[in-house]
Amino acid sequence: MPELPEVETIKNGLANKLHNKIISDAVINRPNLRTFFPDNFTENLKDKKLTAFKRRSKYLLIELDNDYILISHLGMSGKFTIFSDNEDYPKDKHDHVVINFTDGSSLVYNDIRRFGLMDFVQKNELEKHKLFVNLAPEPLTQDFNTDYLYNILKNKKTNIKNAIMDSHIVVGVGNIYACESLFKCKISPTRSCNTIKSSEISKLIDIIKETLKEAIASGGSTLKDYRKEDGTMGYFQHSFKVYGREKEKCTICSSKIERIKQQGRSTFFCPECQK
DNA sequence: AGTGTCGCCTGAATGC
DNA sequence: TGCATTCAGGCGACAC
Repeated sequence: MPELPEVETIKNGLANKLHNKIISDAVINRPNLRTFFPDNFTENLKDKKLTAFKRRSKYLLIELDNDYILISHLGMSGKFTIFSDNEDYPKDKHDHVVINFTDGSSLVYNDIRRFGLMDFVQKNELEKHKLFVNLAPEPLTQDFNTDYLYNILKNKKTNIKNAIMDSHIVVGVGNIYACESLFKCKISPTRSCNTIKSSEISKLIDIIKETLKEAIASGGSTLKDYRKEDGTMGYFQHSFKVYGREKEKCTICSSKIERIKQQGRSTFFCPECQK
């Protein structure tokens, strides 16, 4: 389940290996992922050079030398793999997109659950694209600060965990990092937004930034030393304090970690530490 | 307008 | 054993 740090790491890995490569041809093996591929998807990729690799929220942005950007979201299970040989792809039934380069290498997109998507947008139209027009600030920028978040949360009645996962408030904080950040701040995930004090919000922002930065650094170092035959760039095992640890002992107070459902999603927290 | 729920999808895990 | 159900989750669409 790639969250912002994983997407950032994958973006850097793709940039290192694919910068300035030229597409010889592209193949899609089905008409859609979560959404349909745009018309002329493969035709628009043919003969294009990959000129830059960026990220906004959890979207990968691959700039082409024809004024367009290839937008890619990995959803839950999307994976990019680079192959340097000249074998024929796809090889797996979930290899949905194959992009071949003029040097004989290939980039394969595999996505078991097909929650991912791909689209094109003109470079100067990115912020107007329907997927981007309503996106909140990036968590690692100055725009995500105490004043900003306090003013949004002070009139909200929904729970704080739901709020920090809301892409209209801040992007890139998924279920794992929402749970982990709230634990580090000792804030209960069930608290109503309008009860969170300014000092708590300040700490929450610091913790979210710190948690994401640590995960990016961890992913980066993992990627650097990554050696695997198929060149897979995937997901990195981080150590979690509460996520996925239902009924295990809290590392701080030894109470049992609880799991509850919020908006249909599992939330893990320590009922003693988090108030 | 703000808030909560549903559906998309596969495969692993669990239940009877 | 084997079939059916549950669960995981980002995020747009929809309902209230």
